Amino acid sequence: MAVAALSRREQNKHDKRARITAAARALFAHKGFAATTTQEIADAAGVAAGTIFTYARTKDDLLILVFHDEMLDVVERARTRALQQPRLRDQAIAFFNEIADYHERDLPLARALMRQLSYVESTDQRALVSQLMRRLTGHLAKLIDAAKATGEVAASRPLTVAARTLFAVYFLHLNGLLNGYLDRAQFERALTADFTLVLAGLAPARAARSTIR
Amino acid sequence: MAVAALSRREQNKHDKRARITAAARALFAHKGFAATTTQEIADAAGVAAGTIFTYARTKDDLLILVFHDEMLDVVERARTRALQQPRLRDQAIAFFNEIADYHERDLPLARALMRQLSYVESTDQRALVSQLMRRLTGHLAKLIDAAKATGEVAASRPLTVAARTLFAVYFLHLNGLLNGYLDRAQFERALTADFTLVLAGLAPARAARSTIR
DNA sequence: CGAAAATAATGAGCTTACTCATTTTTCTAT
DNA sequence: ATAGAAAAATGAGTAAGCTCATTATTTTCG
Repeated sequence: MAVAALSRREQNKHDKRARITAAARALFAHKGFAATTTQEIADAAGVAAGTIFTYARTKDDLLILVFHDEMLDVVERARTRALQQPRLRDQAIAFFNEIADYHERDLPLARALMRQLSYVESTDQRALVSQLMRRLTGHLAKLIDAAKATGEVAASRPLTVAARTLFAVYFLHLNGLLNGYLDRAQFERALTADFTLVLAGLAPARAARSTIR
Repeated sequence: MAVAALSRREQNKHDKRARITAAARALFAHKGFAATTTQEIADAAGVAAGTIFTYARTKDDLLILVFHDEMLDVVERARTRALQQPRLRDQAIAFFNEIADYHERDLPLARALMRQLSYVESTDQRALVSQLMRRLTGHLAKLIDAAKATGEVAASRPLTVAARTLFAVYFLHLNGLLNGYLDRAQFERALTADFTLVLAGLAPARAARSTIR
């Protein structure tokens, strides 16, 4: 189990972090993020109120802790779902729809998470978010790369730029969905239209070489 | 001026709102958003602490009030600056660089604003943000439309989709800039690369190369 | 005008995220 | 094993955003 390598102190910290994260997750799901107090989380985790803040600098930090692992799973599911589509555009749409499905299951929580992504406070937090982003755009890049084999995308096109741009489109529209500017149908229509435009820029033998860097 | 039509009550409300907004703006600029208390704003505006919350549901709401007008000006400046460039891609880059310049003058405030844009709470707030968005993407759409005349963009391409996609790219990278994922140089490189891709999707089928000098 | 209704302002008080001086636990070295 | 150092946990205290019952102002209408 490789646990023998952990000192007692490290073991305690690990356990306590797990208890706090589990308690926070359960309470957020049950009564919502805003309505959950840090005191309640501390009680449920069996620690003192102040201890919470040695594991998360702010209450918002807890969101990142709670969702990091869960999100990694969601991204994997999204990839699986994407691969069921033959064409790149539909793959990308399926990919983000899976993630949107996940967020729609608990809108207030998704909104809180979204806000947190827009206001990163600590280096730890930035590292966790970065890891998620890399995982996500990495999957997208792989899908785009595979589409080069089918001739759907020109071989010369840069993967990271394209993946990033698709993510940018998704990010904006997710914001719209979560903040009530778009309903789900509008979200999907916007995603489709914008992805079509972006992928047009990737297509072979159309836009000539306009020096993509 | 149509001021005669205002009742005493409406006049009072208008004045008070103006005082509160001005006080908030000055204090935010002087000591930062987080360090400014609502009590200080109330004192500076000459109203009671509770009165603030009849004009803004939350402290965050004040940000939207404060920045709405200011942002409209910034967008106009951005348009002027964009028009100094001959090519659409450079126009779009200049446009958003002007806005980024504005945000960089007060990063903490920009960060607070960004967070607020990701967590819209009231209908009023949504209306103000929507108006800003429409103004901004409207200008972009006009630039794209003008590029149709020069043959840089195919006449058949939809304006709103393209404008929206450019904004999405900007929005993501501004987030990166404000949250420390990107420095300004990386921000501009990312913007350039992604815009190039998006605009490749707008180019006419054949003559793309020849229209780019 | 004057009274009643409608709207706005007030500020003491509450809630809760977060701090920090103190205490407890764990590690290290002799 | 024990003392001393280092790290972690504690929880009472603090601060600040926000609420809401009360008071003040403005409008409406007989």
